[in-house]
Amino acid sequence: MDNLSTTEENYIKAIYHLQQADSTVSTNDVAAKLNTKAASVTDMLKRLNTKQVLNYEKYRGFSLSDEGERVALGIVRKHRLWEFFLVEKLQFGWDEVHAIAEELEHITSKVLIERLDNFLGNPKFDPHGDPIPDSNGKIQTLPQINLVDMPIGETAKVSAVGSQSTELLELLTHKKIAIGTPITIKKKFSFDNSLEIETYSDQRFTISRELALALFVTKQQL
Amino acid sequence: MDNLSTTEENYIKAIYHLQQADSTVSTNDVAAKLNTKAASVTDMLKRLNTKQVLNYEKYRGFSLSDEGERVALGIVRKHRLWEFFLVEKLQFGWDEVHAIAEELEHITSKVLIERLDNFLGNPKFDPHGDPIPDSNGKIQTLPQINLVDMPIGETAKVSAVGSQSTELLELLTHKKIAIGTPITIKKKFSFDNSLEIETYSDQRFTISRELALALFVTKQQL
DNA sequence: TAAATATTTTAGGCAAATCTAAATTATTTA
DNA sequence: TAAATAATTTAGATTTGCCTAAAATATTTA
Repeated sequence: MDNLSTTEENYIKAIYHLQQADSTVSTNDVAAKLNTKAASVTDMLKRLNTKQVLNYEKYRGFSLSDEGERVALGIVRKHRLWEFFLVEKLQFGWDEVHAIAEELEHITSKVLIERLDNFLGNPKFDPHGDPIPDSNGKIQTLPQINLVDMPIGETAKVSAVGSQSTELLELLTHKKIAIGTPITIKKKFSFDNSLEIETYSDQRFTISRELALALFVTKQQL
Repeated sequence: MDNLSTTEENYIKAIYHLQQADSTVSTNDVAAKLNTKAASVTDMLKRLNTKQVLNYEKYRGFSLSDEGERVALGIVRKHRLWEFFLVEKLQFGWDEVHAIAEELEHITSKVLIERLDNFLGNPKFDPHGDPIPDSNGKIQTLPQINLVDMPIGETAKVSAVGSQSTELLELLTHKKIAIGTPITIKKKFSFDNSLEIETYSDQRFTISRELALALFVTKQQL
């Protein structure tokens, strides 16, 4: 079941992401996410149900079937690989790539995406730190914690960010922090909950609690 | 007028290419090119006419307006830049890239295509030797001749190929001839019209008339 | 040039994806 | 638990893009 329209794929992806955030997803949730109306969602739920990508009983809710999840992971894989391409090869900022990747993710060629993956060096995480599913849909999850929860003296690498705003990107660019940057907690100030951190040997400075809350770190390899 | 659907863009592109081959284009020509029916073409001609990309009077023919031509050149530019990307960066053979580029050419981002152009080194010709329009729609045309018409002793660079078949690609790959390869005519054999040519200092061999007819060369820089 | 043929257009219909308004079912609250 | 409210679904329309069959126009040929 791979003959899905772009619109059908967008519904599947939306349901997948909503399911990740909260395992019970409503018609209204999907309508809100896709800027459409509940009635349109119901129409599509019926279509996706006949196409076997959904478990759906009217008035009683719905969720992706195994096949639906497989499809969703394929789309997510393409989306994140293209985002990686746009940031790494075409010098886009991470806040600029989402809309473009939304289009590129619907390009159908299977071999294209495998070659792109190789060309990019088989990255495991996209520019926001989100995991890129492999061609079998397997996701590499990292045991990551919020930077504010890291003990003093420990070092870990930035593995994800809590927002994709231009404002955050600007701040991180200025402080030379990116996915993969190693950070050591040097001191915690209880007055304003700011943190003194060290990134590279000579880079030591203070960051606000707001910024620390937006950073997630891991000790695993990226 | 840039809010065009993929389908509308495909019609514009088809009309553009048909116009290049023969300045008078018929409803049936377009239908044949797009694997559709004449009645469907008429429907679309009316739509494109109201969108100002066509000059159309019913029963009396049609052609692209200046705006339509501008749109067509934008699509051709995207198509050929993506083909270049697929061949140069992702190691596709030139006979494999057309279908994928047909999808990629409809990605809308303007800045994407400008960055891709820079990333690829602002190529002027695609992997088949077809010119890539610049962002203003300007095409760099080459004074090129068929290889069989090049005089003995002269050298010129391969600038285009007459077919995009897998068979031709296979032969050229084997003989290490590509777009840009310099060729010198060493001898012409009238018995079978074969040509002895030299590509690089130590590469001298004979090619058939069939192959020579499929190669176009230029003395200009590529 | 009139008839035959070919081309193009119109008429009417269908499927996908969307909408609004109304009806149905589920959930909350008094 | 019954009424009020919220969520979901149905009914009926709209637009895009396509189709077939029939009508209108253009072109060719006898």
